[in-house]
Amino acid sequence: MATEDRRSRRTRSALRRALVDLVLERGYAAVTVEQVVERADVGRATFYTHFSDKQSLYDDLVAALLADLAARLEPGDTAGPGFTGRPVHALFEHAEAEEATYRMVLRGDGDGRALRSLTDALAGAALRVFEDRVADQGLAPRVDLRVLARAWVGEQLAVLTWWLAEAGRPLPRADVVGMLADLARHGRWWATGFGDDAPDAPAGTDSSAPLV
Amino acid sequence: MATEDRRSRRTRSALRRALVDLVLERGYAAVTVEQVVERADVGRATFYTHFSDKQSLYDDLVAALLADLAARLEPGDTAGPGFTGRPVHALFEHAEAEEATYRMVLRGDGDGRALRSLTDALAGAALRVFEDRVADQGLAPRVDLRVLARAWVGEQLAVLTWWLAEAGRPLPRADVVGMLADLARHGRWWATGFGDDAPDAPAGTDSSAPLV
DNA sequence: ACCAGTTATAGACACGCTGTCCAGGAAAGT
DNA sequence: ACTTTCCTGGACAGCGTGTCTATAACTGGT
Repeated sequence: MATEDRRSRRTRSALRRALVDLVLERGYAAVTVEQVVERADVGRATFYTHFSDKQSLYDDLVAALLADLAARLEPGDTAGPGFTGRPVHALFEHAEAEEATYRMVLRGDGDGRALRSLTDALAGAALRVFEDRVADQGLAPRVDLRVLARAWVGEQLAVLTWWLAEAGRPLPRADVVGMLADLARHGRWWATGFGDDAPDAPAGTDSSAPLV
Repeated sequence: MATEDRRSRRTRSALRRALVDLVLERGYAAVTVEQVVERADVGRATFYTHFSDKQSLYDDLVAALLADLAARLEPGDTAGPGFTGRPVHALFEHAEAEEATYRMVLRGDGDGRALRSLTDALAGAALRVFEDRVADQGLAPRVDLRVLARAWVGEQLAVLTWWLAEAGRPLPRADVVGMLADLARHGRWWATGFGDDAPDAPAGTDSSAPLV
């Protein structure tokens, strides 16, 4: 009387794992349903009793991942070993735990659908937090909060992608997360090694400040 | 005696435009070569004399875009109306000029290949600039420069994506670029409205600082 | 241990898109 | 005008898809 027949669970999870593996090997577009069922050791007809097509399996996978992430981002949640409750930490922890799937998503496989979902979810959450904080503490934002949310999330995901999928985790997770925190607190100018007094640009036209 | 036969040029550019249009309408995966040649009003056999497949046409398109962007990022270049020579400005200007193609790339169509190329190119350039600056001015970076470069580029592209492809350019370009500059100079803390004195986290364990 | 209900499977089918080839007709460049 | 280059429609085999069938295997509950 468990939620599902054991055979269904086995089949579905075998298909999910096979898809992730194959996508990481060949890229989403190059993967066929035939390859997936062969890798999962499942009959082709069986595939179609569970999913309508490749996209459907992919969406299912991503939805599960996002639901799992959302649960970890819940403020009250402190389950899991070493879970800190801080969003960026939670994201990086989750990514490390589900490395294969994250690699797939962050690479943009599936025409970027999954990556967009992830970005939207995080940016939406960030925007809500910013707005609440501004309201609660009566702050006067100096930058459009929508831009702020996107920038902050873009920063996280870009670093996460580099760290997890490209460079192969060359630094401890805590260090990378700490750098993101420092960056958020002090800005890039400070991080590069300049003094705390950031040079206010001759606001308006053409200072030829490099990279800005 | 121009570099190419006029017919070739016409055909190629028709195919390029057709691909971009169709991808924006239906997504890269859903576009077929047959649809492209029909939209471009070109024989199917003709397509294959120019490109080996859909991917090839796509790659050609992206390569041209990146080459164009690289030219605009050259320090010495001051061509074009209102071109400022500042990299972020140049990127946003280019994106506005080539809006359709940028939408396609930023959305991650084509399994993210193009977006990754763009990211890598910008991150590589940023890293080089950072390293040069640190060396020239004898700075002591407070954050790993590789992380810094990825974060900075991720920030730009995330904001660009939101501004160009999702929100439909709700703010003037100069404003958005200015916000990115402010953010780089002062950090998110300052941007949210807090004072200049960023609260240094009890560096190490678990301050429950939200969103960090 | 058994049984009814569910799930897995192989094989066959039509269909759509791919990538290649060819022989002609059309339009460039000089 | 004339040669070279490009475009074109049609035909081809090949592959992957999504659906359907009848049969076999397994499952949870009695």
